[in-house]
Amino acid sequence: MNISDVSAASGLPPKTIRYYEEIGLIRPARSTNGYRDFSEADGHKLAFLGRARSLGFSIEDCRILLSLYEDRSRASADVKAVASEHMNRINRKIEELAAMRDTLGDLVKRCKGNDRPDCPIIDDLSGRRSVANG
Amino acid sequence: MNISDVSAASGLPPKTIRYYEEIGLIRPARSTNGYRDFSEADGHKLAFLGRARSLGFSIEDCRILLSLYEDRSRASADVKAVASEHMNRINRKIEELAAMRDTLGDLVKRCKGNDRPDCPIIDDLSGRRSVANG
DNA sequence: ATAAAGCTTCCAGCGGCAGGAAGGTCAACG
DNA sequence: CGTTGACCTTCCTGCCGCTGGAAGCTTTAT
Repeated sequence: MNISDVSAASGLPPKTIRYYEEIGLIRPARSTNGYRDFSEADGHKLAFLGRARSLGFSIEDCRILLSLYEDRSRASADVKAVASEHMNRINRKIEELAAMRDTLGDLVKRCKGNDRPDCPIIDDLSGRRSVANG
Repeated sequence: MNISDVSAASGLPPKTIRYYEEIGLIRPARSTNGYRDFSEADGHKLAFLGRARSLGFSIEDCRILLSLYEDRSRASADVKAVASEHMNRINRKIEELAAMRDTLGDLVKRCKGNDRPDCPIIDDLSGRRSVANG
């Protein structure tokens, strides 16, 4: 399998696949012409990586998950630990973003959005903070 | 005002303040010894930037907001447009993260987390997807 | 006089790729 | 057999928004 084949199969761009090799996530064989020669197992790993990345796992998480994927004597507790920690990070991020959204939503709602210059958004950003309707 | 003074006043690290000058967000004066000499207005701009960044606005958004902040004949509609668009991006991001969290939460819940290798998380990532309790 | 603190510039690196240049290789067509 | 064009390779740069560190100046305190 050439890179474009495994790219189509995994959904990952060739650039990404080369990058994953560069950082040691995969180690595809080489043909005599120097082309990468991907095995089925490489394809599976790449699909695994694509899925893990789409769930927001970092590359370092992926490295761990991939090693657990390949370790037939793994403990599911180890997998669960990585996933749980990642989920906690996501939840923290969501809360952070939700707080921003709430503040922004309040400011946007209070801004008349007309051709006049007075604006609660600018007031807030410049430190002249006020409460809603205050 | 030296950089450490305005840093303490605005809460932004000196490195960040230098960076903001480098990309043209602020233009502090210079003393004869080459040190940056920050005015009150510079301090206000930096506080403004810090607050805008903490609400998740991109640097380019900040550039626009700063120009609106300084434009006394601005239309609040222009401010509102920037803020609304940013809020929409945040909401999309939240939905994206919430989808990840939901999937992860399901997988984590279904993983026994013991010393055995069988693991719904690994199964999902490797393409052997199954529905909850399936 | 000296040491410490604070300032300056410049360069490198983070994560996770993407874009592009320069060049080798391969399959198809005439 | 030559040529075109698609595909492959490596290498370098850039994105965002800083952060860390080196090397060298100035100022302040002792």
